[in-house]
Amino acid sequence: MSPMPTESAIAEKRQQILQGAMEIFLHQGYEGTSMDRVATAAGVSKITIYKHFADKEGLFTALIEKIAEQRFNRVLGGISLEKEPEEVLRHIATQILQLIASDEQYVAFFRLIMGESGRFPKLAQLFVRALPQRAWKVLGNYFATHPKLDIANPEATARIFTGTVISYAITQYILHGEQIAPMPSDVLIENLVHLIVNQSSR
Amino acid sequence: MSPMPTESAIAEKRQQILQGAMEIFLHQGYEGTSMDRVATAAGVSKITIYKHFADKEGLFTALIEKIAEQRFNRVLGGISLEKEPEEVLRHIATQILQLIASDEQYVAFFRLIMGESGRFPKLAQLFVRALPQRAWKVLGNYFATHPKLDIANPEATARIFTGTVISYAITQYILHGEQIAPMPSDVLIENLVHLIVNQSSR
DNA sequence: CAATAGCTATACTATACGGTATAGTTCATA
DNA sequence: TATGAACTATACCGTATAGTATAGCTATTG
Repeated sequence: MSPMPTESAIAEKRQQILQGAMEIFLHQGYEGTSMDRVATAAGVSKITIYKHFADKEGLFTALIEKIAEQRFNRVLGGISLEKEPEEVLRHIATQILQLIASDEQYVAFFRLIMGESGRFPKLAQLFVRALPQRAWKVLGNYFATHPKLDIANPEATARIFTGTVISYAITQYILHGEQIAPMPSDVLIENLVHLIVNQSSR
Repeated sequence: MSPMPTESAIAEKRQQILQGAMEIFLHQGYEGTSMDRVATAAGVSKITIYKHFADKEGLFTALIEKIAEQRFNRVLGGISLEKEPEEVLRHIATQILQLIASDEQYVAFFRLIMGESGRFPKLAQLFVRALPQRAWKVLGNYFATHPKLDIANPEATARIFTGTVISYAITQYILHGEQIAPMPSDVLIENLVHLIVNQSSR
């Protein structure tokens, strides 16, 4: 009968294609990526790509979905909220910035999502749900419930915290502002944490 | 002798080309833009573009330089720092967000700069100098010198303020987060301003 | 071993690209 | 009025693109 290859074998080919696609799309953008280069990078025949994905757009969409899912787990995955608020917040901010600064693919992914957000609004929203929105929820809940904190508006404060950190990463690492507008990350973090923890209760 | 066209006539053609280039580059990206479409949009023969600009990259560079220069003057141009700090800061934040929310070209420009910052790092830095860096200086100076404010680190606080505002604009308008993660801008601004103005002096 | 799903290699189609060449047009100036 | 710089329209070159067609290879399964 049908010599069915194991399902996992099919899934592996799919992952292999996505791995090759990532190398090219991340650094060349959507329009700058050719399916031939993806095929070569993946070590796969071009026609095999079209067996697994409908077209270039389908491959791109699947790639972004995969990255958005897997990348987030590293950011808030192993965060502990046990210690003093000051230390918890400092640790989260430091963690995020170190992750971005040390991972060129992370930076490339941000560039891609922002640059293509006009033509792929759905993917941009997928990204918002996968990363910032989850961070806002975790932080907002932390701000709202921690007994030592007296935060007027936890949700807004969560946006201020993450917004400050992400904007710093954008100007310094994505837009290459490190050399022309330097500012040590720990100085920024220290001031941000102090501002939130010592918030006067109106 | 030489029937020299007025210099302004040459400059006008140049502006006409840049105007056409803007329509296409802003919405199609660098790789997605063809010189034929630019020529059509500008109402100009393709060869005329190559008389004014060396190549596609030269045209793109000139376009970004022009936009970076002219766009900034609107943001901090007519800001008055006379009233109470609370009102000044609220006004600045509101102004920035309204400008971005109401101007689709502004959003497209952000997308373009971010998306191409990997391949055009110089242009990204030009943008950093033209916009965020100027804002940091103006705000940092304001925080440092205003008698009613007691800000521990004016530069870091300036980054917190602008970072919060810009990140909000990015998630809401650039990444289409408005529908999926709503938050009224004035709620965020009110909390941000309160946090900075009522900063406890350690 | 024989059947077959999934693969590779290669060539192909139709279109589009960046950039140039050519020939002719417009129009202010001397 | 004649000169010449700057323009337009159009065709062209070489290359690259998304996607398909064809023919043959590989390895699992009954």
